[in-house]
Amino acid sequence: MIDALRGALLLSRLSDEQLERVQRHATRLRLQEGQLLFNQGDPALHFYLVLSGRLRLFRLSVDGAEKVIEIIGPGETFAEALMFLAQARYPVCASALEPVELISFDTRDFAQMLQESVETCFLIMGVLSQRLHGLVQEIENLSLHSASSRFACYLLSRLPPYKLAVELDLRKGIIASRLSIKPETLSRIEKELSTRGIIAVRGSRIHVLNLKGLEEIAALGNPSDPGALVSNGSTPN
Amino acid sequence: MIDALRGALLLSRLSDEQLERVQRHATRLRLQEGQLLFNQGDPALHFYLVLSGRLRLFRLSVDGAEKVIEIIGPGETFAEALMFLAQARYPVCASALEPVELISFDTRDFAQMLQESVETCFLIMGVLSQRLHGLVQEIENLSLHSASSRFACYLLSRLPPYKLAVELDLRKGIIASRLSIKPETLSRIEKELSTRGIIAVRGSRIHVLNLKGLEEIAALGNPSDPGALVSNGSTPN
DNA sequence: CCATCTTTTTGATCTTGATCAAGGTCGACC
DNA sequence: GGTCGACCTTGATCAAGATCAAAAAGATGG
Repeated sequence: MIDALRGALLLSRLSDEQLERVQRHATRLRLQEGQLLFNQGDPALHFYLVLSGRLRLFRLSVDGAEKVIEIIGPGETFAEALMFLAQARYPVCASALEPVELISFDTRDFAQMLQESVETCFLIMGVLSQRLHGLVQEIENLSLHSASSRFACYLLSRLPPYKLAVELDLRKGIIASRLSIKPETLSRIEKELSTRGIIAVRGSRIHVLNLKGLEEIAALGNPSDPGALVSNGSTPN
Repeated sequence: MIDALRGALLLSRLSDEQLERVQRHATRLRLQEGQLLFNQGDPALHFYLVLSGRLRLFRLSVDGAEKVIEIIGPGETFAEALMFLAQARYPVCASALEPVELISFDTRDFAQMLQESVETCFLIMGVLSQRLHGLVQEIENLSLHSASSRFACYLLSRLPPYKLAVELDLRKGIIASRLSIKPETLSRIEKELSTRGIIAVRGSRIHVLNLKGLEEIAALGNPSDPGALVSNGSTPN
């Protein structure tokens, strides 16, 4: 197991001795497809590292509607942030999209050990910071961009470098929820982009025929993020 | 200034010596109403503690639309999370809603000093964790709840304990943007709740006439989320 | 107190995306 | 190979909210 642990970013700065200690309280576990790991509201006693397979983190509303917040894949950790709250409870549900292997860490133990590794604290804070940024971006997407724009963004983000085709290796319904779109609407958007000659849908494989066009759609009311903004120069400090 | 610093949660665990050091690289500054503190995309060299007045953090999209992400008031810090990223840039714009006094900290220096205070690291991680949770909640609100529901939620969250009236001490337009609603729509929602006898609008003061009713609207497709943790320590009941 | 500017409200209309209800498609399994 | 069930697509309709334009209500300053 130590090998698996070495691979995780969050643990990369620990000494052998520390890793050893972490490992003592870590458990390997396995989920079948569809199995729930934890429920929104459960006391957060563990955090996790995914070894193989993917999970989805989602929010449930009272009326049963669900919204996929994040897809977690191999090498990624999740729910670490809760380690630093007193009576933490998971703010989302987690369930396996496919057979999953993961390692579960005891938050108490880990936090204990953390006190001896400021370096690891910094790693964690970096991770949290990025995640924060990601969520802000997401909020902007939801507030300021159309469904098609979000889908276009998604496609672009999944496009392998130098390639013009993506394998959408998730059920459409999951992608839809991730993008806060209804499956029907997602279907129609695909079709529309298709008839406009911007993409070609071949099963779950999507070919981008007109990259410029797709980028344009993605940018409809979208941030071209890298500081393309007019700075009005009056920045104190 | 030291006094002001002592008040900030994030600095509460520092030794006198550390606080002294922090202070040496801290600058007090003042903004007039409407003045921009930093722009989305600017290199994040400082983080801030608000002494008085409020700011709004908002995202700008290319077409100029803006979305208020957060309102920051006295005693709160912001942009600390960026301290832990290599080439961090502010992910939002910050501007003063009214005359503001704040203290600016040098992120480099602070991070340096942080390495000697794991305790403070833990505080920060706790803060980031809560903020993360807040954003997840927000995403759920946007994806799963109606505009009226979000407004009802907002009212409830601003209701002082044991009281049934709120002073909306922000321009309606700002509140609207915060809730991702157009001002016109917000206006209509107020009116509708008014005619339904659920609230009474008297200028910027809103009286809640039917608390149950308001809660019901807030919960339409809403998270049961019993532990609505508001950083502001105002636990109803 | 008036002139002007900004913010808020109101009214009419339009658009996006949701909803509801069938059909299709595909893969798993007998 | 046929049946079942899950998923995806399509069509018709609906509703929430956006947009546009204009009037009303506050502020602000002379």
